[in-house]
Amino acid sequence: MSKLNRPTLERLMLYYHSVSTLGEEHPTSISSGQLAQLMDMDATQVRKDFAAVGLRGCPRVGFVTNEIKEKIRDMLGFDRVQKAVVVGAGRLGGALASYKEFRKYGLNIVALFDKDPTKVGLTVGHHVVQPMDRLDTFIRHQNVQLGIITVPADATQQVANALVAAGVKGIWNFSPASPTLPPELAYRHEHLSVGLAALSYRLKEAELAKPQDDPSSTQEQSGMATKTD
Amino acid sequence: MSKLNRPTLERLMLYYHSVSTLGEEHPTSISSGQLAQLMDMDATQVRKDFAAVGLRGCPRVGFVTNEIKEKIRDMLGFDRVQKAVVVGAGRLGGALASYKEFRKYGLNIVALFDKDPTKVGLTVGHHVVQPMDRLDTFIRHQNVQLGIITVPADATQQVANALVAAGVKGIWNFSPASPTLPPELAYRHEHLSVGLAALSYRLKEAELAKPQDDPSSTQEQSGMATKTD
DNA sequence: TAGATTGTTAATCGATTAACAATC
DNA sequence: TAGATTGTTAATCGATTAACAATC
Repeated sequence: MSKLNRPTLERLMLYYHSVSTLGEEHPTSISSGQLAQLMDMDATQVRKDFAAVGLRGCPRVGFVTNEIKEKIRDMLGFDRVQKAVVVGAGRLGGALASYKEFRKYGLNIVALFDKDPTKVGLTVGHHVVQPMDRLDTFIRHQNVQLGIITVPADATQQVANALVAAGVKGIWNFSPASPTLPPELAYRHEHLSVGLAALSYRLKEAELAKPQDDPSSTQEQSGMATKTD
Repeated sequence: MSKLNRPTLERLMLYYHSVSTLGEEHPTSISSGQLAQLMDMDATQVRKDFAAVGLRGCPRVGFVTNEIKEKIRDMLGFDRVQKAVVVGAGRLGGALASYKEFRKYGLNIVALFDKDPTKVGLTVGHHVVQPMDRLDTFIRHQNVQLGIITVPADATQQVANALVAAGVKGIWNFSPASPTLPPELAYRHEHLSVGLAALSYRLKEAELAKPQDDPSSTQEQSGMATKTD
């Protein structure tokens, strides 16, 4: 049950997701092999990961689905609700602030801030946009743990400073800029454009692979579909 | 200049970003050591990555910044504009459709679709929301390469099917569900909640590490700040 | 019991880091 | 020239996969 590394952590999340959306054919348990097949990965990997978080299976039976969910929920702290504020009431900020999925994982977004006076007072999602000068007091009084940044690049450092000064323990950054932060802070940078780059590269590869420029728009739904992830 | 693996690809994107936002003190060139320090990574890694894409440096000088940018832009295909459509005109769909950053990387979002008749006709970002029954024709006529999915989980498979049938070559999925897809399709699933899980875990760790429950709200801006990423 | 499935050790694979001669 | 920095080979590290005895 030692410290989890990043790949393990990400896979745990995906197991949780897979097991949560399991059909009726797996009412109480699932084998590492079945789960692996479902997620297109190796069965040993599943067993390793489950062992790492202290999940025990039964020979000939597999792992109890409820135990899987419970254990991962516990390891990843989904039950301990984290309060968060979003800074930046643009489209992305609004999208995150009203994204219901996060609730399942213990993230409770309690407020939305913006420095633009024309946005302050507007209701975005279920939140009334608040001015930046309320940020510090709000975070302290409400004991907010996490700051989510969705402002443009040039305001990122300033917002990060304000969040850290107010005492957040973690920052989730959706801006393209990388602020300087104290090292002990939990930090995650969501680089949307990095994902795009990987896709672009694969699209380019695919295009170069077949340079026969066929102008017919014949639709050929070629073969086997596979479950993604 | 062989096939690039995922870590390399992601790092290339980050080099590009770093070099693009370089200050005046690096007018024409930068050494692997300087760049590595800037990004908090190993200098050998930088040289390996640059070698992998065919970038040559000069002893005592380093790498020419314009060459770095040009080469990465070329490798990742930023200059070949990809047309994309967004399906799902919710907040996230709107945010992506109007995210200007993507332009830099060759992504041109040309339309926004939604099945909700009350959304059709509205202007979101610069796009008038179109009904789903126009999707297929639009993609074929405009030769759209990429479909971006921002619909709820239960509509994901259906939307993916429609995109594939219309002939997109890649799918960028922001929905929590994982659709079944033809294996040759370029595919990327952006799991926002996976990132959240990793953050939650680190926050939980940090909290467990110091169980002294100090009620004083003393602000101690402890020590060295470090550049993130 | 027989056989499916676990838990775990060992083998492989790939990616990162160290070392250092080549070079400008 | 001297010395900083490259390019690349070798060593290390860590993660994935294979193998298989233990077990229900």
